[in-house]
Amino acid sequence: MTTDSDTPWLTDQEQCAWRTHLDVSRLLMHQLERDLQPFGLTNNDYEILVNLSEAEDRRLRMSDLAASTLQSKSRLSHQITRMENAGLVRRESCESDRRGLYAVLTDEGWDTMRRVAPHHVASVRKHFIDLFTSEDLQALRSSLTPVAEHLRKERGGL
Amino acid sequence: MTTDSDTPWLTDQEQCAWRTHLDVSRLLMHQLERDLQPFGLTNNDYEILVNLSEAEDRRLRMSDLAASTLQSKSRLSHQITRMENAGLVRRESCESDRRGLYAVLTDEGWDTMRRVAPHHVASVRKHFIDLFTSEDLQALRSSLTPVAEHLRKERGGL
DNA sequence: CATGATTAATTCGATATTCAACTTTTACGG
DNA sequence: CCGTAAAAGTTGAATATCGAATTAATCATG
Repeated sequence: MTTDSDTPWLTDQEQCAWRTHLDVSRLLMHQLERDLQPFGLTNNDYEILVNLSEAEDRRLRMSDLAASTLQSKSRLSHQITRMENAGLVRRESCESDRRGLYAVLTDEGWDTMRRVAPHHVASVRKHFIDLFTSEDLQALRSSLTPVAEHLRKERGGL
Repeated sequence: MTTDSDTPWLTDQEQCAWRTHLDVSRLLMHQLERDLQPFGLTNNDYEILVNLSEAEDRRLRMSDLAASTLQSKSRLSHQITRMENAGLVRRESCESDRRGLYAVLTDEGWDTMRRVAPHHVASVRKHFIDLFTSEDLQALRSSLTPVAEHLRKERGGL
């Protein structure tokens, strides 16, 4: 059994680190979202654009895109439908596996990406990257990497 | 004007730190959510419970609760309605300011909190805190704190 | 002490997310 | 090969979120 006195409560230090991490994540997402708003994009839209624009032939299978953006298949499907209606991507069927579909970046999607990316990078710098010394950023990266790995293992199949 | 070559793109190091931070935030929230599921609570529910249970008389004004959980008033209002239906909190009117309402933890809410908290702390430890050395955690806290401050200023009034 | 501006909170409609059910195609085991 | 299981993706209904409009009470000041 787990009694109260057994529980290894967080120390003040730990509590503070934890809450700060939470606050930063949330506030940062809100801020980035606000900075993208003038371009008519959400964070989710933008992330899809990034993934597709970095991919071979600017296209990815729905499943792969879902995996790399850490979304459910259902959510991605709706998301792509919206972006398709907005003219940013289109679906293309896959020859080698007739169950499959590609999400493909349209020319308009590509142009949007090239136009918005500099502003988004500026936003990420202003509200995150440039607020660290390069040593601190390096330390952040190296201490966070094992956490990411742990969490990826933990979830296994979505 | 902002041409492409002007843009201070992220270096590989920066890119990696940034994406790792993003992944950790998202994966961690999903994981905590999963760990709370057996108790019938969401992360949002739990955070409300924490805030109320730490507050004077286990009650907070709606506005204060919205501010401390970084939610919009609208969202909080819905959230509290749901938790009220679940019997975890109740609304009480405020004598000193008849516009205002308190969200108050019910006995059931308090019991739920005491029962769930040990498991949640364990989850936070397992998937986050205990994956750092105490020096790394300290470094994390101290480098993230200014970022949180910056972001809080930036948003000003929700 | 009236009235115009603020503040507290909710409501409503539009949009987004989740979860389970479903369709189609491919993979596997005997 | 046949049948069943697994995988890719979509759909629809239920739920959650967002932002603007709304209501009601307080503040501020001329």
